[in-house]
Amino acid sequence: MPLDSGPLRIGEFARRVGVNPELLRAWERRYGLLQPIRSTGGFRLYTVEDVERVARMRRNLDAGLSAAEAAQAAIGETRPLDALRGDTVARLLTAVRDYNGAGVHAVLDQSLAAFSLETVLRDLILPALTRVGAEWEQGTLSVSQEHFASNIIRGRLLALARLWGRGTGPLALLACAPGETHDISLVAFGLVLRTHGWRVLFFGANTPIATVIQAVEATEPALAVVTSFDPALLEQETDSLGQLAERVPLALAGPGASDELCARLGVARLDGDLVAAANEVAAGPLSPPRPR
Amino acid sequence: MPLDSGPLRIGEFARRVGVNPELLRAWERRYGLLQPIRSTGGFRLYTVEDVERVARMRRNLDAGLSAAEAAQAAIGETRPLDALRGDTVARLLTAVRDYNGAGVHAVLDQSLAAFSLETVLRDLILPALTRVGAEWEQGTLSVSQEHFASNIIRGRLLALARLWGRGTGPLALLACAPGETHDISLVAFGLVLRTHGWRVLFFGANTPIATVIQAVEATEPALAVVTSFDPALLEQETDSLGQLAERVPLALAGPGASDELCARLGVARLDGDLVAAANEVAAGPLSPPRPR
Amino acid sequence: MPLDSGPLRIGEFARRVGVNPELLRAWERRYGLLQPIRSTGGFRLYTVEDVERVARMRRNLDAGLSAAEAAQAAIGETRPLDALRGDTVARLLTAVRDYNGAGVHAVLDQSLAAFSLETVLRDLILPALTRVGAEWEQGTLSVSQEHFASNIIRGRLLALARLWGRGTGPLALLACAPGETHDISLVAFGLVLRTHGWRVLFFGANTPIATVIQAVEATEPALAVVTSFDPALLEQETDSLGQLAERVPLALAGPGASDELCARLGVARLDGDLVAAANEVAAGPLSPPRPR
DNA sequence: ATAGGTTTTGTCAAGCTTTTGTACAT
DNA sequence: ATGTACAAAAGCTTGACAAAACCTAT
Repeated sequence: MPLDSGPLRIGEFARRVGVNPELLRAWERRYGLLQPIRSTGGFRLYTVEDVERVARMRRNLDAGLSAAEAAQAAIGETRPLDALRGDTVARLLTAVRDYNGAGVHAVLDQSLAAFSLETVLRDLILPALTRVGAEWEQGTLSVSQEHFASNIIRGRLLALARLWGRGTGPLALLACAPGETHDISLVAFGLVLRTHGWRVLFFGANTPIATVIQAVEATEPALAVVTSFDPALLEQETDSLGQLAERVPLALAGPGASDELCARLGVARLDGDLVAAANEVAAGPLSPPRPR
Repeated sequence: MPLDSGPLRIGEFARRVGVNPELLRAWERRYGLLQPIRSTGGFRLYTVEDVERVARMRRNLDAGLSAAEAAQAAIGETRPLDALRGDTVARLLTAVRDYNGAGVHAVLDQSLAAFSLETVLRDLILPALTRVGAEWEQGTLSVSQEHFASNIIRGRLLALARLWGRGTGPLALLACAPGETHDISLVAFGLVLRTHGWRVLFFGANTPIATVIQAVEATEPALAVVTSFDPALLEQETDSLGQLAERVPLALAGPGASDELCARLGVARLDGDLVAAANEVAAGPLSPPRPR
Repeated sequence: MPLDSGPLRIGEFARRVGVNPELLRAWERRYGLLQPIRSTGGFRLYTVEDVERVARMRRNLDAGLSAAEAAQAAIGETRPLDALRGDTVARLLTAVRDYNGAGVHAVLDQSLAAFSLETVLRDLILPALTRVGAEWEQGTLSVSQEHFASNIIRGRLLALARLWGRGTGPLALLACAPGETHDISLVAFGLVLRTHGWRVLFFGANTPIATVIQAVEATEPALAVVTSFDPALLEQETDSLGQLAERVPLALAGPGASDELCARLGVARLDGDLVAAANEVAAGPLSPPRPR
């Protein structure tokens, strides 16, 4: 029973996690296990995430780790250089499975420290999202875990996306088709485009094509991109997409964008790897797939 | 199950909810739990909704929440936890004083998550560096602490600077004057310029002007910037700076760049706030200060 | 369940590998079978790799080898790391020559993805820096190209250095001598030390010895390292280096650290290959060169 | 294997502050 | 009804302590 009732003070928190208050304070002081915010009077206020962190701490202790190491592992900070070793995607998924927010952030931090954004997007984040989706279909990952992962990753990417509309480069308009809610890979696409100096106007999930058309008329972008995972969502927008394509170079992306539809509309198609696609876009003009 | 008998006065209300009148008044006064209307004589008049609210309050208390939090939750308001409370610059300096690298990173993480890069540069990083410098002069911070801070911050900023040379925007060449080693504010300048879509070629500390000239000829930038904290370092380069200014729009920056020298060389001057300066640069062409 | 738990202390480690602690210590003392890093308090901290090494030792014993031979074989079986192909250095230099930041990052990304950090440092980054220096002396590379390369590489390495102050291992203080500005190989040294579980406090370029002494008193490190390319810079600090050596185990590094000076001061010397040097340091206590 | 010393870590206590239910005077 | 007072409960920090685990050396 989650019962996410607001912040807890140390007494009740200690009762719930089964660790006495003195020890909680010692763990905080010695290893920085928890960093609870304080009430105005100075009382510690714990959150639900802290409950899980303490649970991890206890599991680690049971596994025989010293308290210092157990805390380190519970916080989610392994040695930074481990980012270069082993299966990082798996580490990310493990953290997701444990609802270990700090762990997810740590994996992302370490990866971004070790590799360039493009590499992290291509080799970690996009594959991880794919696997999250696959595991969700298999039922080995719950919807709440999928949401948990999406929200953290989206937040990180959007933080990097600050001010991506500023500047003088060519402008790209990015939108998910109406009904489509998966916007993260579109953010990734925008970020790579940004590293090439493009400006980005991002509409995100579930955007009516009419809205995009309006924006096109107001901003005269060099490119508009509409993504969808589901072919049907694009199919039923054929008409409005056609109108859009009359006004701006258009590209469709995502598994829902079929070669057939793109050829019919006479627009480009960005396939599979959106990072590579962004680099292509930046390199030069796109052409629609050949009709067969 | 009491059916809704009209408004109740505090005595009967207290009896029904099982909380004594004094406590009800305290909860009202301290946490605003209830806001009963008053009779003409000033008596509190409670409604059925208030019964439920008190019931929620009691459930929350039983669940172990503090009275303050229990009331908050019963009312249904959730306060957002402010991400950056207190004096962030002070927190940063404290971490520096303790050689607490994780602490410095944590402050930077939180700030970058909550605010735009520009804001963090202008209101946290540059002021912090200034204060580090000031405290070093006063002797309240050692050089080793200054080095410690500089290296962490430089690392963070250079990490953000990945790929800032890519794209199609105008190119800026950034260098510290020969002998000058303070390169962090120059990195900050470059980062802001990058948010405007410029490309940046960064040479950092202690760069001979002659080789900047070489680079200018190889890359044809739209702007070159040379910074120095010490006027003498620029003064003794007057000749080579003159040659540089013949080949590229040049700006001098930092406390070492005097109006007088800039006027003499006929180059622009970027004063004080390098974040603002970068925004100006991005906005339009610069002109040298008026000679007096 | 592998549960990539962090470092284990001897008790839990012994339980897992099925060899009692006394015997583990004897194998370490007599045959150098394991070289666990130590906590600040001196406790042995074992890693997962050590588990495998002990397993090999036991297999060898079961096969009838003597303990000494079994240990020898267990140690020697570790596979050598693949070397980076020589032309990677050339690719890096080409990107530098073209001021192609994306190219430099791409080479680094690919190398870090394919090889261990240690290998990349030893076989790519340090050789590349050496060649950059050499070409600069020959005049085939300009100082601006050298600065360009240094700043990108420094940024990448400092990003990896994130959180290298965190943990339970012994602490190393790293500084360049006053006047010395080449800090990249010192960062590399710190990173390798970190892979062995050490904590690192990094002061970087041009650090007065007096403030290193202050920091030593504040943080009580297990080792301090001062580097210089120029013998004169160390020579003129003989006195303060002597004072430093009284307070902490000290090592001098870089081409400027002569055997003669180290012997005179009674401190260790880290020669040529800083990656190898870091591995030595991690393996055990250092001793000063013999005076001749 | 044992002896004698050190480090790590869970627990506790002293002295002080904040929070909160209750009581009392106006 | 209001405002103030007060004391018990719960929390905070600092410092200390002892058992368990670990160290070196014999």
